Amino acid sequence: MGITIQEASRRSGLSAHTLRYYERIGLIHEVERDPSGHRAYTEADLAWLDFLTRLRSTGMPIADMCRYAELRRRGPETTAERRRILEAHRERVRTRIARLTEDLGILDYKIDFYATTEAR
Amino acid sequence: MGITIQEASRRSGLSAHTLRYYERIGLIHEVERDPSGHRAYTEADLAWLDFLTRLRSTGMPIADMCRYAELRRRGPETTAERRRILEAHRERVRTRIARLTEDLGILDYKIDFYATTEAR
DNA sequence: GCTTGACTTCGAGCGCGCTCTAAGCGGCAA
DNA sequence: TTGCCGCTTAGAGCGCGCTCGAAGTCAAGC
Repeated sequence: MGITIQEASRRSGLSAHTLRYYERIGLIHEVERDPSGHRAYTEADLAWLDFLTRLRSTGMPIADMCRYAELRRRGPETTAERRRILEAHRERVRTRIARLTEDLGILDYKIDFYATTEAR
Repeated sequence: MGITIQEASRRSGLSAHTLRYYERIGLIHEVERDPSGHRAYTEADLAWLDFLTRLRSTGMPIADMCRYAELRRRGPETTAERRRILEAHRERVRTRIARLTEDLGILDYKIDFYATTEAR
């Protein structure tokens, strides 16, 4: 028996609404149904959802994720392109981390300044 | 003589529209005007805008930035509270970087996997 | 004097990523 | 049987952060 949408929601951290939305826009294939028409997720679905949430949390736009998902559905002959997409994305994430780290330094500086100002 | 909005835009990386918007919502005080009513920014304004863009790029919501800006206008007796806001924000940024770094590892793993799959 | 162009205000509009609603169905417990 | 709950669909609505548009003013150049 499959995993209910509530359980999938709990384990993925995505709301049931969002899970249906992701399916509607093709981020995830059409999920299996139980006899009464309710969605029945598999462990593989959850693994894919987990990967999707990582792409999202690293700032990949939904449209790009859709493109990636579409390539994945097309099968193994698209692995090179998928790899290129991930490589480009990785580069953006690295840039992002670098920028955040720099800004963190500014925050440290500012906080120190306040601390010493207060101490005076 | 002051800095025009176009020049402020170029130097801050924010559009002229966004500069006016930031002023409208109180992120920046009412900017000085030249005799014909055009905005004339100062170097201090630009420094503040630069700090604002760092708060934004590190993910602080506009509403929180407004609160911070308001405290700043209220003067030196609000430094302790401003420091606390920045400290809390710094913590979120650190968490953010940690999460991004973790996700970067997943990307590396996935890319390696594609690379070895293609090589076979 | 007239055009041009950059500025002004302020409200409307937009793109993204959800998030919710309305209306309906299926299954179970009392 | 009735009530209830959670699921279903498709489309509408929302919050955020801009972004744009319309209508008007002003200064400079021809």
